[in-house]
Amino acid sequence: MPRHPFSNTRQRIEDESIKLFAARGIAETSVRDITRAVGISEGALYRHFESKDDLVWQAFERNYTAFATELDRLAAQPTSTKEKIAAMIRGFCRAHDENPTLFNFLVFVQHGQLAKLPPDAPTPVRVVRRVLERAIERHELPPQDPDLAAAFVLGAVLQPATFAAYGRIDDKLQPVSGRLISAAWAAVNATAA
Amino acid sequence: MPRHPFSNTRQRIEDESIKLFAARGIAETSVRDITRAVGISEGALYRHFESKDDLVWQAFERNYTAFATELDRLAAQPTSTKEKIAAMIRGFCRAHDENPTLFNFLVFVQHGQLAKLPPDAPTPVRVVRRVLERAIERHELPPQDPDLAAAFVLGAVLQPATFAAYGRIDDKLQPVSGRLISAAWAAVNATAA
Amino acid sequence: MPRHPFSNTRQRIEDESIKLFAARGIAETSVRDITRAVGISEGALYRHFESKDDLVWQAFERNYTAFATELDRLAAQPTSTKEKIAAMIRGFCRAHDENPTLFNFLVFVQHGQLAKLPPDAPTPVRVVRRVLERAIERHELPPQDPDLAAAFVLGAVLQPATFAAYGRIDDKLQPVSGRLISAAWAAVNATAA
Amino acid sequence: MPRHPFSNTRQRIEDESIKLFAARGIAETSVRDITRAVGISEGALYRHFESKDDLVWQAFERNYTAFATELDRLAAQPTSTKEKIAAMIRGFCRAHDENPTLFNFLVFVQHGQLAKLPPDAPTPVRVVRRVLERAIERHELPPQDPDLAAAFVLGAVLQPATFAAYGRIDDKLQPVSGRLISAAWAAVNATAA
DNA sequence: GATGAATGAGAATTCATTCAT
DNA sequence: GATGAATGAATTCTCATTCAT
Repeated sequence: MPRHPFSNTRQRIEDESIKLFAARGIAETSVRDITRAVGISEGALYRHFESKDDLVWQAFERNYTAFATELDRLAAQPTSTKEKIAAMIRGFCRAHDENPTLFNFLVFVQHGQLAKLPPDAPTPVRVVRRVLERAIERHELPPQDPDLAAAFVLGAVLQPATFAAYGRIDDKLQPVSGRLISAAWAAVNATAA
Repeated sequence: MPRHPFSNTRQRIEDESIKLFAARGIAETSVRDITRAVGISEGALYRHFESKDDLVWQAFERNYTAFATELDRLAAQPTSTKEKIAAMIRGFCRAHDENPTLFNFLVFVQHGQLAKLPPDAPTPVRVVRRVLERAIERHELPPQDPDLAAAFVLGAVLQPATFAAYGRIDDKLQPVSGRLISAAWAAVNATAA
Repeated sequence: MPRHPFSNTRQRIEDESIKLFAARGIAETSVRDITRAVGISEGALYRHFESKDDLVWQAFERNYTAFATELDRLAAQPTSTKEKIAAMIRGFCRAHDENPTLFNFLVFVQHGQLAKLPPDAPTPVRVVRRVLERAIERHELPPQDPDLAAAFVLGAVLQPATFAAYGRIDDKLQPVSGRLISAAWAAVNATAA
Repeated sequence: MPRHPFSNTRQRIEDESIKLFAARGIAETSVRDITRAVGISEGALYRHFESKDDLVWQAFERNYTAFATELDRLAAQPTSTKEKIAAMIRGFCRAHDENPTLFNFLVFVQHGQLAKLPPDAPTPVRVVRRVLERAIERHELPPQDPDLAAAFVLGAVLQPATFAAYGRIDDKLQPVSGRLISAAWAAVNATAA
């Protein structure tokens, strides 16, 4: 196996792991599966990661935090609440469409990794919740539980993402991002029946 | 440990399995874990289920179909689209609150079981989709992709269920069912931005 | 041939066992296989046999001894050595054709049962050997090792039986018994090259 | 226990397996028995063989084919039919005496492996049958069923091998190969009574 | 950095046998 | 006599991890 002096083996392990984890689940993917997909020996993986758990964590943490940070950045720019929500939803859609495998791993597959994050780590959920909480405080949205409001916004994008994963809708979300935004916005502006 | 009690060992295995599957995941739960929770030997499980796979399937299929059928029944009674959607969401909330463990297992944990259902089996997703599809055909809802509309309704109830599982909101959904209904109704009535 | 005139369960167990043992082997046949073939519960078998080993032994011993005794009877009647050998080979062929399953079980499948026979028990091998030994003593056959001579006679009938079991020759041996006799007779009368 | 010695673990597994299979049977030999005999852990076996079935097959196939090929080579050299038969029988005897354990495994123990051979694979039975068939066609032997003739030749060597395994005759067959040859030759030249 | 045989714990499953009913 | 759930040991096999080379 020829190698470049700047070995990208570590990254390839992470990439293949995410693919396999997203396709089959973490517990259902063995170290052997991963190393075979990468084309290295089993022992070699431990040169780059302390353990399978460590690999799962590394594959999760950096990408998850990067995504949350990007969302935060997107939410910070617009001034209106509606535009903030729209920007975040577009951020979700772009992340999904650029790498659905990574998106699904981060959002749906990561079993138990969330609990390992430090309590103050930035997460997509917290970013969304924060925006809504402030909008409610400032009466830019009707008074309501900010967590429930966050659930509506996330539901309006994550449930379509699930449907896309199952082939129930088209696998690109960006073309329908406008519809997701209008649904989310309507949901958080509705008042209890 | 009684040998021939009135207790239904099979049901106890199913119940404990669902608890453990919901708490840790299917792959992360061993037959040993299950039989220890039930208080029987490992071999005894195979008197009631052919394999672990069979156990997972049995625990899933009957409950899933029963839930879908109940939803169908609930959706059939009201005449207006809004009331049909409201009835389904209340059905989700009641199912969740009565047995959150079972609900989470059926909706979030069942890895790969969905694919084993016959293609025409009733499922909650299909029930919701059918109601929306008909409403769109009859112009009781704005013209839109019925799958996406179904995603909004499901997102408005499943994302809160997820939040409840994580302790982010109260673990009872029935008290907020009115809010879930108004959010879902608003989402499917909104038009693209 | 029922043992207890009021129940033939025991015999049915033995019959089905022999079928299964001959078809798959003893170790490859479980008590469950047997009881299912008979149509009784697993526990019921132990009402008739102390253990699986006991069942194997009972299925073997009585039939094996009966066959050996019958062979002995057949060999006792004729006066000439050639006719004794012929009678024994015809006995082998008749036993084979009447119940090939039992024949194969007794001769080829019974793993380790032979060793449990008392050292002086009548066996087909001993019957054949005895006839040949006496014939050699009486110079009715060329001088030779009686064991090797017995091997030739047995080989001339058991190897065809093996071929019949594999479908390599017709499954009835009686039509070719004349040929088997002539081969065996020629073999024991040949002198070393 | 050495980790990376020059010793060929794979071969040691195969050798010990054959010994145990020949002594007790395949089903009666556990993977544990084998690995203990070799002095490795159970898991280590699966680095060399995919499964116990695979191990049985590998232990059987190569040796069986090699033996059949050697027999074929031996039968090809002499010109007369009698010498061809003699050469094959001497080949059987040499194979038996060199490694009786392997011989018994290949000929008597291999349960079900024969069926896995490709339909055109060389086998000892086919080699013998072919020689006899041609001899009969060329009138170098009396007209007769070539399969039955093959059974007589094989019976004249395999039944003595069985007797040797049971201690009924000496455990070396080569000293009596002349007698086996004369018996086989006489058997295939005899005519039906 | 890389290899891959080896480990040891544990997974799912089978099976002969027992025993309360 | 018969049942079948239950047992506990054993079986095949998997897997994360280690380590001599």
